[in-house]
Amino acid sequence: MPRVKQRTEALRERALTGALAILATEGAAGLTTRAVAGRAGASVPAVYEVFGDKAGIVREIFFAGFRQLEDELTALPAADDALAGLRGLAEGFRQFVLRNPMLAEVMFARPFADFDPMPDEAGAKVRTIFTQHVRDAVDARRLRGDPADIALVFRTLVEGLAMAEATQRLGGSRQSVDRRFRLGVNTLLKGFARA
Amino acid sequence: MPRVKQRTEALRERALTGALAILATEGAAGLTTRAVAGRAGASVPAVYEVFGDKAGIVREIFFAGFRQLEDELTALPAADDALAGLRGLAEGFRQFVLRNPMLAEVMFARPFADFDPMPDEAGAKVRTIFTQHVRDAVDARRLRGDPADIALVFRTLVEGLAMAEATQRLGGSRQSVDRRFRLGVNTLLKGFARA
DNA sequence: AGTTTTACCGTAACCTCGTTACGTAACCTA
DNA sequence: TAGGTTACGTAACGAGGTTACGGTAAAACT
Repeated sequence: MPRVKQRTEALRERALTGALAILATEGAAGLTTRAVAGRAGASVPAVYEVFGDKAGIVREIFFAGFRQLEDELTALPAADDALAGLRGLAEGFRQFVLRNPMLAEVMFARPFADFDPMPDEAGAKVRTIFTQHVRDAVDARRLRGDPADIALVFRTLVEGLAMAEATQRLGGSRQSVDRRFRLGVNTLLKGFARA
Repeated sequence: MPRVKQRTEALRERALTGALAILATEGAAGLTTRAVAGRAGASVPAVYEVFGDKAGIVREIFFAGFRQLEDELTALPAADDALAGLRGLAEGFRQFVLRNPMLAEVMFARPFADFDPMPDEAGAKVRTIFTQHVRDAVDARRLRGDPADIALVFRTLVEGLAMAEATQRLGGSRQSVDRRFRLGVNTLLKGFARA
């Protein structure tokens, strides 16, 4: 048998960690295959063997981002009120985007021309979390309508507002941004509220 | 005096038209400086002289897109009811995105790592259109609140829903997509409605 | 008309990055 | 210790953004 393999799952994980660090510090433009390889102490072909191609790296970043988001949203303190729970969900989503702007850009904008996550498998669990919270609110008779529809609209608004805030498009002062974010969330929930 | 200039404003316009065509047919990946030059019957340095760099091309596409969107939203038939006007605005925005998916991607996602339109000058007029419609609704006592805030939230939701629809993330059947889009718009307006 | 000047133009190159062919070397076995 | 098998990294290729540079057309002057 030949020499021992170095292009293993361990390298894959190390390279992914490095790729996330590069993305956070250098931005999408700095995320090159050579940079990922160098940071992982590996050769470029090694990175290609573990990830397939560059889109594979982006895909893993994408999945890692949704796993982290899912963890953070799951770890949110439970609210006694279903509507408060939805507001907390929105705020948790917002904080994730603000703390990980580059990662959020990869997840919710598409800075890389290749790689569309058509079968939106990555975000499925996050979507489930939103739907479950909405379902709770519907069951508690605080909201009215189809939970899947409501959750989709709610998540779309929250994502849009959070991304707008992260890219400085939501206003100037901290207070006006806060106000607008909460206004959007509260108003939509009010519209969905049971008469 | 030397020979007559060819790298003029006329070339700039011709190249921009070609760039928009390339974007619409080949997508963001096909939009290379060489392709733009070739389509305009010009050399690559000629394109650089008129646009500065590739970000300059993207920037012009960006502006052209917002001009077109502005024109379409301005040309929308006037509604007798202020709320119907806002619904029509949302539908007009939606149709623009559906008819120009690649252009919308450049305008509202960020497929190009360089070039952030930080001073969102391009979208200023579109934003004004939204704000004016909201102001009309507030003046007509159909909505309550600060028009700028309402318009920002409203546009964020409409943009998010339209982009989600364009990227097949809003559902499967035409009917469910239609239903969700209208649900989102109507519910938010309901939330903003005067008691 | 011929020459000179001027500045405009496109060819061809440079650099980075995604991607991969290929020669080299490590490890096991006999 | 020789051979075979296979993993590894160097170095190259092609595409795309960007630009140096020399050729050349047109005006101006004699």
